[in-house]
Amino acid sequence: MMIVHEVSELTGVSIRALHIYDRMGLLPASQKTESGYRLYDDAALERLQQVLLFRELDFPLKDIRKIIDSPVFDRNKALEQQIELLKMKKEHIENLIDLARGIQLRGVKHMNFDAFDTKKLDEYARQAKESWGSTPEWKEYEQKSAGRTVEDNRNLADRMMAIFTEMGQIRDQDPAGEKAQQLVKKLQDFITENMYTCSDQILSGLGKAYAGGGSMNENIDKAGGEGTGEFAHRAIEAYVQGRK
Amino acid sequence: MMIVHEVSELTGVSIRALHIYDRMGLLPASQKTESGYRLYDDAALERLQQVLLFRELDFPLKDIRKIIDSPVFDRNKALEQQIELLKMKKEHIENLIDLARGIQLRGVKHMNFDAFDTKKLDEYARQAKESWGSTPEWKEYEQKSAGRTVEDNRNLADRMMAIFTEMGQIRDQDPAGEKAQQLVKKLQDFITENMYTCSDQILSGLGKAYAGGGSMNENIDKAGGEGTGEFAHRAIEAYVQGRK
DNA sequence: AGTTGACTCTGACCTTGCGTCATAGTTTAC
DNA sequence: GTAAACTATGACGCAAGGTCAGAGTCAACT
Repeated sequence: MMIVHEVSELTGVSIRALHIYDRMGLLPASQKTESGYRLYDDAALERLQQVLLFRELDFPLKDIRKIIDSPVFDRNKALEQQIELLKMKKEHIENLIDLARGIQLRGVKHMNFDAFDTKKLDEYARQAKESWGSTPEWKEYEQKSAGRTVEDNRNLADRMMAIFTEMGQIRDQDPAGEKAQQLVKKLQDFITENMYTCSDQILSGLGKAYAGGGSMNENIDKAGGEGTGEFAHRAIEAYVQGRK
Repeated sequence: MMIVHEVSELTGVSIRALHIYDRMGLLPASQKTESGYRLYDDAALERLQQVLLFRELDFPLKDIRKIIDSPVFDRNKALEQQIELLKMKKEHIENLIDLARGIQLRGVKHMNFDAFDTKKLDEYARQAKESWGSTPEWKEYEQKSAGRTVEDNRNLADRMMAIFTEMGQIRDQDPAGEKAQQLVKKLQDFITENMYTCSDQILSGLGKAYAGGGSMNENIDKAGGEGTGEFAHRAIEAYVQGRK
């Protein structure tokens, strides 16, 4: 756990910015001390890295939040898009360098403003945003979460984690067993009720993230003990297979 | 002469932005019609190109104005600095691409925020700004021009152009002749009085710009007729040589 | 000449992503 | 136990425009 100063030092993000990211839900502090000090764990740092990549690309913070919190967010797809955008930005800068060199050599006479043109880049960025921000799942989530406070959200997260705690308690048993399957159904219902319609397919996708070694996996293991994410993944697979 | 719409189309700068650049003196319209429509000539477009290069580098507009209006502004030095900064920016983006690729391959585990660090770039930009904004000539100019309105500035420009109009009328005579030399002295005094102490050396530097084919040269030829800039250059050289 | 539609102007207010206090509570270190 | 160095919240400021309203202008067609 790190405090604001340390996070700021490590990442170069100002404390003020961290406050703002916290309040707007873009990067909520993982915890707060009794006296209200913000504490950040590794999962938060991972998230911050994602945020900074999008920020480099001049995405509005609100959109970054939308994207990262999107129920269908896929880190790999995001990275691909980011790399593509970064390449375009690099090309843009190369064009500007050429322009400047041209002026140095041949003077300013034959003017050309093409190098300042960012239409392609903007268009691609718009598409990238849309690909995250306009899925039906997201729209549903947006509706259901409209009017929720930060408190509410933390509450929901807690209730979801409670399910994983239950799973953790039986993680030495059969993932296809009755208890585990009940918990998977409970999870699916919870998501459908509070976030977005969680089809078997989406559930399966979530399962992969639970065991994928990312921040979700960590959080789940923290709630249920080492290996809970992996167990959840297997339980979900069994559940989905059993319903086909 | 182009109107705002055309300039906006050509350069990708919004009309609103052009309004702002005009009002703040960053890019004053070359002329206005009786009804107040802004008109831009080629010199304005050249200036806009400079502005956009600095803007790409995230210089504050106020600073851009300062730099470009600096009495010791040197386009070539500016271009060199701009190219250097663009290269650094390009490197920065390359680092980000590497970071993103690294996450793709090896996951997010070993975090590294170095790629987001912009200290070197910021530092260089600061130095570049300082190299323009803190010459004694500029400070003097700043003092003398404090409190001047846009009107005042246009007025000064007109009075200066009037001197070139006079020069234009004798541009078929000897640049080292008495009349021409009187006009050069008048010019030097005018600059010293209204802008900054114009030493013979600085005057000589200005002379080169008058004949250099840039926007100054154009403006002068417009005021005094084709070849006036060249004539002014020669007259100034004779004047400076004669005083050594 | 009149009208219409596309422009233009100015001015006022809104927005984003912070920086900068001010004020007040907290932790740490001696 | 007190000083120094943090932290939190809140209010305000700022840059660089976007957006909208109200009013004037220009070009073209009828």
